[in-house]
Amino acid sequence: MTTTSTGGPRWLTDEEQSVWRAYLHATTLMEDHLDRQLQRDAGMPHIYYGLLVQLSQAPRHRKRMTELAKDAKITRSRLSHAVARLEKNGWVRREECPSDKRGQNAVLTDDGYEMLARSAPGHVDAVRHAMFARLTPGQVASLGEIMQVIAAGLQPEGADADLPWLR
Amino acid sequence: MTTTSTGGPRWLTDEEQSVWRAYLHATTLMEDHLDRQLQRDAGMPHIYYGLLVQLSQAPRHRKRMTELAKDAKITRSRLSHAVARLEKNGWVRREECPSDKRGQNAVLTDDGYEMLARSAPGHVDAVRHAMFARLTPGQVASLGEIMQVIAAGLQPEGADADLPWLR
DNA sequence: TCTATCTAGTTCAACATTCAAGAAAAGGTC
DNA sequence: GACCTTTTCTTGAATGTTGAACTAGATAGA
Repeated sequence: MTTTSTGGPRWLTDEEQSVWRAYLHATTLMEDHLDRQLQRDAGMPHIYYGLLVQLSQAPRHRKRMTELAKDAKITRSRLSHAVARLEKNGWVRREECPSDKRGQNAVLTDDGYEMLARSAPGHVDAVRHAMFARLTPGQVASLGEIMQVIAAGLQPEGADADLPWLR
Repeated sequence: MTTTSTGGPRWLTDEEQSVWRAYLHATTLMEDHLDRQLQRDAGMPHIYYGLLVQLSQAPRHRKRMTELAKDAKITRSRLSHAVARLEKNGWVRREECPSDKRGQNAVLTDDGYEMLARSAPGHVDAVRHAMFARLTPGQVASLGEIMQVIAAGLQPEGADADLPWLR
């Protein structure tokens, strides 16, 4: 059963189906694995950890809420809840934005930074063990290109502008 | 090939970091995209849709709960809640297992099958458009191999038994 | 200025997920 | 059979996510 190029619904080829299953399978297991690793070692889910990482890399360890949400690929609503929780943990605090009274900065606290420094090595180990230690250098390069392409195609804005051959 | 950290923390190379970011980025966007597509067109999240697909492919459209959970890579608890919801929608029903009185079969109803048949073409389109339409045949093959390796490495138990070359 | 519109961020309610605890049946051993 | 362990599945509470509605401040045009 392969694709029919004319008329009715087009299905995936056998190979595509198998690749899709492997993709779902691997990404599900990976996310579960890292969520558990971080819940155990850092007391928060993977995405929350990612927020702290973003802040730690930002100038002065702070970022506007909307920008942080955009960079972390989550909604502003979800970010509001997440920051509220991280604030309760003492790892982040909110700060009013001087230039725009509507705005808030999320700021990584010293405690937050320490926590990150403590848990980063374990997390990096987990990532390397689950992914990079198992792939050849060629596969790593390949994976990078493939993920770039996929991400570009799903980007909210004007992404198709970069991919005219899909029109 | 196992990694044992010798001495201080080992970090990722610049290339690995970039690949990892692209991976997170792409997989997050993909999952969000499909979740929204299916919520809109089928009234349920991606994982629930996957459960119905599994049932549709099983003999007599039914499967033991534990087996279904294993195949879908979710906990039994999560599956219990999910099936309860799908049951409320009329797409699945539970049935006692004749051979094991502890057991339950999840059974795809006719309504469930119809719903699946209705929404499958759109979902396949979404997958193809987001992934396969953007990759070369070589990249598709590559992605398949890479995801197999990653999944195998994260498989709960004894998965490595099938993959001696990873030891 | 007055008004309409847009943007930043939060809140609420409905829903989904997790983890720990539990009930019930099956299996193993004496 | 009696006992202990394991397996199967469910439940409930705590937590996280979603989408829509909302407030307050910014912006643009007459």
